[in-house]
Amino acid sequence: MKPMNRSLPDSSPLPSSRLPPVFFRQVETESLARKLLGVRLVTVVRGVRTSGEIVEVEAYLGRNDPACHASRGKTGRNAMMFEAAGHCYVYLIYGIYHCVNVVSDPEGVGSGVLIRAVTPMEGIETMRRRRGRADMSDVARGPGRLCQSFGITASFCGEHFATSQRIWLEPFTTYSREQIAISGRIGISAGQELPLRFFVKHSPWVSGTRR
DNA sequence: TATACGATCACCT
DNA sequence: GGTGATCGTATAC
Repeated sequence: MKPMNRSLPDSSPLPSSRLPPVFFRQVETESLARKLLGVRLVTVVRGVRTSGEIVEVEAYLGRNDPACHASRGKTGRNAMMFEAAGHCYVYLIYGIYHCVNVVSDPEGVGSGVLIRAVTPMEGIETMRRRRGRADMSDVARGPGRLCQSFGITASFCGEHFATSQRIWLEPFTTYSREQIAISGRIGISAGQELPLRFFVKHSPWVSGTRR
């Protein structure tokens, strides 16, 4: 067991650079997915800040997308996907790992963007410690690894990226269409051919390969 | 109540 | 290239 850490949670004002609620209200989920590339994901857990630049995402399109958790309607597990855009939807996968999503549609729809990989920026030693493996190159490559590094667990489900004190998004850089690659989504069976995975071309930090 | 399986990863050959 | 880990949830009985 770790020694108790009773340092105060970060009570500093919200950074002015944080992305506002309107950012999340894109007309298309794919637009939000593209715009999340180059955005900085930040968490503060037990007073420690970790951050990284998002380089890979996937879009999940509600009712009409068989791969989307929301495609068969609202359940206890996926209920957060049906909340308003900007909410944080976290779920447990394979009984072991967590995956984090940005809800992308108005209340009741059930779409979102899965964050699949980031380029580590701040708190790298913390990330490595949380991962329990020394290798820096894998620290935030893949949705499960990234949640582990950033300390994201099921308790983050229901936070809002525009207002949360422990998870948010900040503008960092932007990419043109030419700098973004598109492919099918990874690890799904239905709808895997759909071009809903977006990643930064040539980035060494993106996860698994597929077309 | 029982069972099948998953938006993954690590480790093996 | 393949496979086992591991458990909450959804669905079937």
